[in-house]
Amino acid sequence: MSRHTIALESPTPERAVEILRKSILGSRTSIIVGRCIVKYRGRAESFLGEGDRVIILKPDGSLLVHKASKREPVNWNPPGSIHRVYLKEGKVIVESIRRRPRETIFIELSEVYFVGSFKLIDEECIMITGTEKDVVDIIFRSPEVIEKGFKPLYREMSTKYGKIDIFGVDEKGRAVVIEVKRRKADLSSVSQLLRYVESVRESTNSPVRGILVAPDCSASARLFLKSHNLEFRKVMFK
Amino acid sequence: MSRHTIALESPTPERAVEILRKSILGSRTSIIVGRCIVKYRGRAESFLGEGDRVIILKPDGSLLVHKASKREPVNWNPPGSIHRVYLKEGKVIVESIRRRPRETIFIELSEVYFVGSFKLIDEECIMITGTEKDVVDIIFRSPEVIEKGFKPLYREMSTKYGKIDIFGVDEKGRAVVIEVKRRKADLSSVSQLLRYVESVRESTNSPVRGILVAPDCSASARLFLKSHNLEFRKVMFK
DNA sequence: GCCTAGGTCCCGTTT
DNA sequence: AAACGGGGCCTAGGC
Repeated sequence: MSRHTIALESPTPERAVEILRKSILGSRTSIIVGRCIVKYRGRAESFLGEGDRVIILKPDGSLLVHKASKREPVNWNPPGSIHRVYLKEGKVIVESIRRRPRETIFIELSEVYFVGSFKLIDEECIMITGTEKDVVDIIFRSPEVIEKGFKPLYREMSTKYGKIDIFGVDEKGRAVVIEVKRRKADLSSVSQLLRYVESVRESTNSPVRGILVAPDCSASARLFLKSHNLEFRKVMFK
Repeated sequence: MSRHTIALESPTPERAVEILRKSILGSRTSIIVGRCIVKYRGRAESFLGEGDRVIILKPDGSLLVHKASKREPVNWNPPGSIHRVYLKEGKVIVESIRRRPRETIFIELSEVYFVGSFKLIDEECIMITGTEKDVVDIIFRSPEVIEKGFKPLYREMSTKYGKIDIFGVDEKGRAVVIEVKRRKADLSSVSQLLRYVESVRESTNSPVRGILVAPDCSASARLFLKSHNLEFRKVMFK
């Protein structure tokens, strides 16, 4: 039983359990489509009444329960969880346990429409551009997008109250704290910047400027910036 | 072709396209397991080289591309996106377009190991307990968990700089701003509280207290609280 | 292990 | 539509 693909429509509960157990043992990805209830207990607690869902068990210990809508799984366990599949009163049970924090998922399937087991070969990892890091790179390569004479010195500089995206000095040698956002900045972006500026001010008597860099900024965030004499610099990164 | 379950191992590209198109038209949930590359362009941009993945197309327009590891899809489009499936040079192509913001996913399948189409019936929605709202409820029902004489007045009270979880008054009639966290509070929790306290102070000359309520608090968050004369109240909600 | 912060965050709610 | 904040957020990177 080492075929890369095993797929079975309307399996008996016994057969479903057999396939799923071998799938888990064999580090394969399992897919179940069926009618089920789901109980969760851990950081929070939830109950999901009977309905049709797609369940995915990954070889890294992730568990996903998807409804027919939304991007998010309705229930899940992250990588590292332990999966168990067994029969109880003629029904297929899927259990997933995570330790630290302890969280348990209990799935009771009243019907299994489909069960599949797949050996997925995938060495590739995703390449992403357009993240905050890319914006920071741009600023280090072309500091003039902030202003003439700006000199970036450190990135991810640790302070008492968090890490500064970019720390540098302006034309006049004043300290400059920059918080970068890849999308429209909001109140929490300003709060962040304010926290870092304060942190730097606690350790010096010299003036410290704070600049929020983003493609846009909400109205209330702008007001909040002004009330603390912080600045906004629009930087589009395309 | 209105069976609730359609499942096919190693379909020809033509047959896969046929099944998927009918699945989309019929508001069914589609599952593809196959070898593919994925290109994404939108708020950011990404490329994923050839590998085996699980692709889910939901009738609400969600698209998920899952690798064999992690809880998160490697690529996705949220509900409301439009899916198209077609043949190109003998390969199955799955395209998903979202407008506002415009985002496109392009999936080229070099091999299809499995294709399934399912009519999922699901009227149930999840019941969750142990959320922040539950903690706020506890405080409104038993204000003494904050302190003797505390009177909660409003929840989600809007201010210039955001919404206060709980606004109330203490035994001595002083304004009290409470920020509630259902898990360990961190620096950003304190930033939030500070922002709301400031906002209230801007509109009064009377003293304003700020209390962070959480099951725990990080060391640096505690320091940050102290530096602004804000308070921490441990509340477990179990 | 904890802490910090980003994310193509998603998502619900309110304005 | 924008804005605001929660989430069982998840995930990566430091320490």
